Amino acid sequence: MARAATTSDIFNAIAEPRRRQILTLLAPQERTVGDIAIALAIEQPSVSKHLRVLHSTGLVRMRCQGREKYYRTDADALHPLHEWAATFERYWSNHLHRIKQRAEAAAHTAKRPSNK
Amino acid sequence: MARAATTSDIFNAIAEPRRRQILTLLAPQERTVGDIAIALAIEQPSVSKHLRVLHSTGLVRMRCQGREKYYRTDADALHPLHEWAATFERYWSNHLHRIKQRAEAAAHTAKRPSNK
DNA sequence: ACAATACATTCCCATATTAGAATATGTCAA
DNA sequence: TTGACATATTCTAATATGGGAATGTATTGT
Repeated sequence: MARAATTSDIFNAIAEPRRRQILTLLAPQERTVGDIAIALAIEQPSVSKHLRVLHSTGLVRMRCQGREKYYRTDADALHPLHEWAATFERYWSNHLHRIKQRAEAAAHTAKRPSNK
Repeated sequence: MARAATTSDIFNAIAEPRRRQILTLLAPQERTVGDIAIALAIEQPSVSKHLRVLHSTGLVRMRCQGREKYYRTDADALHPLHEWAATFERYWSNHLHRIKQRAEAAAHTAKRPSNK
């Protein structure tokens, strides 16, 4: 069996550096395909192909206006990725995070002191 | 050109569902290869191959003990992924996150009131 | 209608992949 | 030493890929 299709899930979709660039570029504002190609110095057909993958996984949205198409990142679609990564936060060695974690645990305990 | 090598970066490494499973399994505790194979119902050679990718990207660490090898997730290696995903937090539509964001911005402003 | 513009798609190709089977390597135990 | 056990590697086959070039399609302007 080969690798899973990029269109199957966001983890595969963001495995490609170009696509991560595109997502970053399209997060704050929508852009046309041509704009993206110029901004990232990628051939237009290549941009279209990456956008296809991103669109099929719901990572970008598209709006037609005449012969131009405006794409924009749908950041909500990255939520699952963020959550998956967050499940490992508790195992980070970084002290600040461990402190934050303890503080949150303490706050949680304080809220239900008799919950043995 | 084909897709980038899985060994090149963590984004490619975690694109494979099996490897995400392994990372999740090995986050709280180390396990031997055989344990992993049984726990996830994967053939042993397959586990070894996935571990090779994970190890080469620094996502797991290995400890030899006799003929057994204990692997464990190195959660710190997932930090870059978490950070990348976090850059999109400000674009989430979720209200709770937006509120938190505004609160943090306000706190930041309060700390330096004259910093025009 | 026709040319120009903006995107999308198709074809080809070199390459990286995953699973499975078989095999190799290394370590322990009798 | 020899066999059993734990893991790693090699080989094969099927498949998905991304870039480049060429082409298709839709929309605009004259």
